[in-house]
Amino acid sequence: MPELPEVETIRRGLNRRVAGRQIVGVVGGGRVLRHNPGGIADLQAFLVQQTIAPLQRRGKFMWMPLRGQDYCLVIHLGMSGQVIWHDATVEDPPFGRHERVRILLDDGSILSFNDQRMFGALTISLLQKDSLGYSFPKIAAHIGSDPLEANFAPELVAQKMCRSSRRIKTLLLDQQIVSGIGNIYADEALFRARIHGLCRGNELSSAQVVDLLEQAAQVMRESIAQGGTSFDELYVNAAGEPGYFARSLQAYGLADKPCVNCGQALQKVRVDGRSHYFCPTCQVESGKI
DNA sequence: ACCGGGACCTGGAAGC
DNA sequence: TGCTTCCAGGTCCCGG
Repeated sequence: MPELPEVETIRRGLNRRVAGRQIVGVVGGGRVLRHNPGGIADLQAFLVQQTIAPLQRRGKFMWMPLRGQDYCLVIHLGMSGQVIWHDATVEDPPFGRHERVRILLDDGSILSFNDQRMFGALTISLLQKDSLGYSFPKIAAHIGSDPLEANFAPELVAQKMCRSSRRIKTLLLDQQIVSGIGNIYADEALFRARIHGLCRGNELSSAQVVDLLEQAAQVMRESIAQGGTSFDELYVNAAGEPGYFARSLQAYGLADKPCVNCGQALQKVRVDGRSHYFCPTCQVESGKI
């Protein structure tokens, strides 16, 4: 489900509601805590009585720093994770079908982590500084910067991609090279840049890949402005509401629909195991129009 | 070091 | 109707 725009939408919604609040309890458990050696006891030990600092994000990773501490709670939503904030009520609502962990706050409100498929994770991690002095969770240190970061360097990323024999779509999805892009925004960026996902990195010019990365940044900015992409109930924001960017998609999920540029029917193929939607006229496989 | 494929999960939709 | 198969917004680990 969630790619950069969806994670960013959730982060913004959470910050309005929970930054500055104190954590008074943590309950739940299961597979989403698999990276914590002590399970729920770790979260309780590290979170209870701490004060929430503004949440941060890089790519699809989001983390909650605690005021004055050198560790944080890393939140990764996987395919189906949700973080939903519930206002204070007289009685706590019953656990939902896919609710895994619940964080109780000092004003009686609740942060609830839901995950149907359990690819998501909540993990306590140390914070460490990168070469520029920015603080990142240790467990997310391996991912590359994302296209909406101020210090994102498209030329460097393009250089790396142009040296590879892998499919350009697979390179876009490689979080170590550039983070935040998932299957939806990869297809939208390739469509806008008129590059077929089956092209090899080393078949493309640096200028083409720099443009592709700018298209990715642009489509994700537009999506954030619409609250992200919802196809179903799997993606909702911190208030439990859907996003509206699905109506603006021009490629993803639109097999047999006419291309907005040329009218040709869009097609669907597999690229390294993921579906890829493309226009057979506008996006040529060799990368040379 | 790089690259591709399978594994990890649940549940909804499509096919027989 | 009911069973089976396929598919899904993401990552991680393995063998070649």
